[in-house]
Amino acid sequence: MPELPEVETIKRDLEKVILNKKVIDITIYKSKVIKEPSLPKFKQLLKGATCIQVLRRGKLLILSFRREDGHRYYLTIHLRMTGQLVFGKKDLNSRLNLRLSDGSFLSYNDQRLLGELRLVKDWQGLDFVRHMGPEPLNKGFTLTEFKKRLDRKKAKIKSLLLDQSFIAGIGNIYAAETLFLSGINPKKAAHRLTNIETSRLFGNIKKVLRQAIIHRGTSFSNYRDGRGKKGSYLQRLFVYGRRGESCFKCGSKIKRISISGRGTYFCPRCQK
DNA sequence: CGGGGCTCCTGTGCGC
DNA sequence: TGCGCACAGGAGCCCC
Repeated sequence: MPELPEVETIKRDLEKVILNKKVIDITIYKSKVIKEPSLPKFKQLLKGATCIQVLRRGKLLILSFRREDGHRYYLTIHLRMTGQLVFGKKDLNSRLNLRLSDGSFLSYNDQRLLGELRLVKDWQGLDFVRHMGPEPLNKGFTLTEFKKRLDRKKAKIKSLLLDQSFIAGIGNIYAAETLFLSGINPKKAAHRLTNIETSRLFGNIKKVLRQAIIHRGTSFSNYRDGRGKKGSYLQRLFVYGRRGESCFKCGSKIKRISISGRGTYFCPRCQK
């Protein structure tokens, strides 16, 4: 479900409302979502801890907690396809509820139960994080570096954009949109991209992600922000989910093919 | 190295 | 109406 813009929106929403609040009580309805540590340990470590920071790396959301004994723990949340993290009232559909010191609740919802929560001392040491590629909106993500890494890859460009170890935070929607805006066929081998295509793609990745953050993300089905509301970038999609409909630029029919097992939408005329 | 298929889950929408 | 199938913002694994 959520890609970088959606997770960033949730991060910004939450840091306005949960900082300096203490976890009073934890109710777990589906223990499956907690990957580590064990249930009792998870509750014991989190209870009484104060949230002091909200972070994001790629699609991973990280809540930093300080315990009364001074120890720092990080609650990492990967929402996968249908995870939601909503602040407010108690949510009866949730998989986990945190009751906070002001009487409010932070609810983790997840229809498909594919999400993963961890409470760890070192979130940067998690394998998934250690192998993660650059943050596309950081200064360190440069065209030179991007091109150099693309040139080494023979994989289809669409597969590569979805590969979190190549670049962090892009998912199925924004991969489709950035390729459309750059006029690149999703099946094209990465190392065959021309200099022009590479620089267009580089620019569009930044542009699309920034715009999507401004519009608070894309709610195609399940995604909700930190307040439980939908994002509005859906209205700005050019190709994702538009199979059989007309291309907004040339009028051709949008096609859907499968790449890396994921639905891939593109305009056969605009993306050669 | 790259890619296809399958898995973890629940839910929705479609064609017959 | 009911059933079966395809598909869904993700990602790890095995196998070729």
